[in-house]
Amino acid sequence: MGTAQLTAVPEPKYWHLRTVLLRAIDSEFATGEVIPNERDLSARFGVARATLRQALDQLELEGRLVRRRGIGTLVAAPRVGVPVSRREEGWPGGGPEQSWQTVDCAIAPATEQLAAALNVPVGETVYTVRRVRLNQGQTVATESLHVPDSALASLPEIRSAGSGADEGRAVLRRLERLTVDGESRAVELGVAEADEAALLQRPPGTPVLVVTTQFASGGKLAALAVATYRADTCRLTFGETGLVEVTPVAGTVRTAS
Amino acid sequence: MGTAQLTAVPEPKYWHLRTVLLRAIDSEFATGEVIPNERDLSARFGVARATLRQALDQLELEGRLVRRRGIGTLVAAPRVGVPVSRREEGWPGGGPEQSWQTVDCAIAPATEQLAAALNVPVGETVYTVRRVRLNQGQTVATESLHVPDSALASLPEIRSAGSGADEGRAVLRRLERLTVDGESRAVELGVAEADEAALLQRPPGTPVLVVTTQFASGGKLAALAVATYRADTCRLTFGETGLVEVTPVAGTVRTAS
DNA sequence: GAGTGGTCTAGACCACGAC
DNA sequence: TCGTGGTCTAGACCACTCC
Repeated sequence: MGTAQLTAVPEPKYWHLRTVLLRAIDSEFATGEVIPNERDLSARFGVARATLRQALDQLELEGRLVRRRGIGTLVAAPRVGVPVSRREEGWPGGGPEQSWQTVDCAIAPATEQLAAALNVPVGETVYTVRRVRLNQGQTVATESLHVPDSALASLPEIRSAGSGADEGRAVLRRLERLTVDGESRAVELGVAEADEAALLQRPPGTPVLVVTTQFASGGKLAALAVATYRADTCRLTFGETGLVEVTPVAGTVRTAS
Repeated sequence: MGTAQLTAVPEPKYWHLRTVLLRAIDSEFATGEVIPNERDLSARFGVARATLRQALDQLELEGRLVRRRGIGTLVAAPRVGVPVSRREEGWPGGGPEQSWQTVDCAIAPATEQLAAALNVPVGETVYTVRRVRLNQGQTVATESLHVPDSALASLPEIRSAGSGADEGRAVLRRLERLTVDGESRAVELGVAEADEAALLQRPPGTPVLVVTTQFASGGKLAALAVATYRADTCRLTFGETGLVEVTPVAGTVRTAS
């Protein structure tokens, strides 16, 4: 990484710095490598540390850098593609690989907000199963699956051991029996609250991709899943089966032009 | 908005501030209303302006605030749901409403990156149509649609007026004749580069949701679309038809628990 | 203890919009 | 001209990791 001075340009310094640093990490550093520390870099480029950090913030948001307190700033690995489209990926008992892991389960009457979202009366019993999604040993997402009691009514009861995670697994086993007619999803940007952040092993405020899924069964809403994926490491894929299987396009095409 | 002092807590000041401000804008301000300016707020809470700005940055990332230079900071409208799932939404000539608008078109031999992404030889002619997507009068996305010449070979030629936008429309009209077998999508977080930012009427570095779509026809890749949606104002929806149509869930369910 | 990123301060000046 | 948010500075101290 050179000692280039910043030229006078109309664009903000931090944005120009970002461009220079991006070029440097693309050409001079390998994945996982530690780049020079913030005090060094700010001195080299002749800017305040805060300004340099603004540039690093951008690159971290783009998933190109990872900062670890006490360690340094590393070049991030390319984002991993996480399938979220096919029914098997979200619905219990579907996929061959065990990507979801149950954490716990809460049973509570529906609040006003939750009742409206689930289309059930306020106060109806709702099971909320908390799960985390693992991908190559990494926690990439956490999810709250809300299931109203009425959706489970027609299904045989399954005795649980009573513990939170066991209770959750019992709910999921009952759901496996349910026929899902279809699902509807939405994706938006959010930030991780304290509890989610802890599960994702990230600080609060970490940007996440919030995936809201409505599962329908028998013409009515059977469950609502709100999943938060780490935006820094994940690329959500919505693949259809039976198509050309092209190598997943990295973000490279965007910057090519 | 009160004059509450910050209590001593283990969490960072800016994060606590965010929580306090979020509660305030939820309860005391209407959509589009201007909240007190940054110098006022920082004085009220007894923090430096930079710290207050860190809290506002978070809320802006969550789409709860909009900051306008020279004007002030406004409470943002709820995100609009933008359908991206159904084929009709992305493919030319599909949808009833004219949500896409052609900007221009470039014709150039495929670079190494683009050739790899399109699965064609390096140097093959590729049409790149630039479009913007309007939603309720607002530009919500910009897209580069890359079409290799070979995908158009079997289609009748359509004479264009030669201008950039006209040339682009001619390419799109030819594509309308093409049967699309299916599509495969990926969504990830990115930031707007200078040209995209200009089309989206936002400063460079604005967070965007990057939607990469591969269109297949006749068992091979026919086109590649890279669209960037404003992350602050958009919620991408991937709906299936013929399902229960529930009111779109706002982000409220996340914060309810 | 030394080195790293994370947080916070108290200022300054600039670019933009409204008047 | 004035008030707004946007950028930038030069420091300080803290929390964490490693040796």
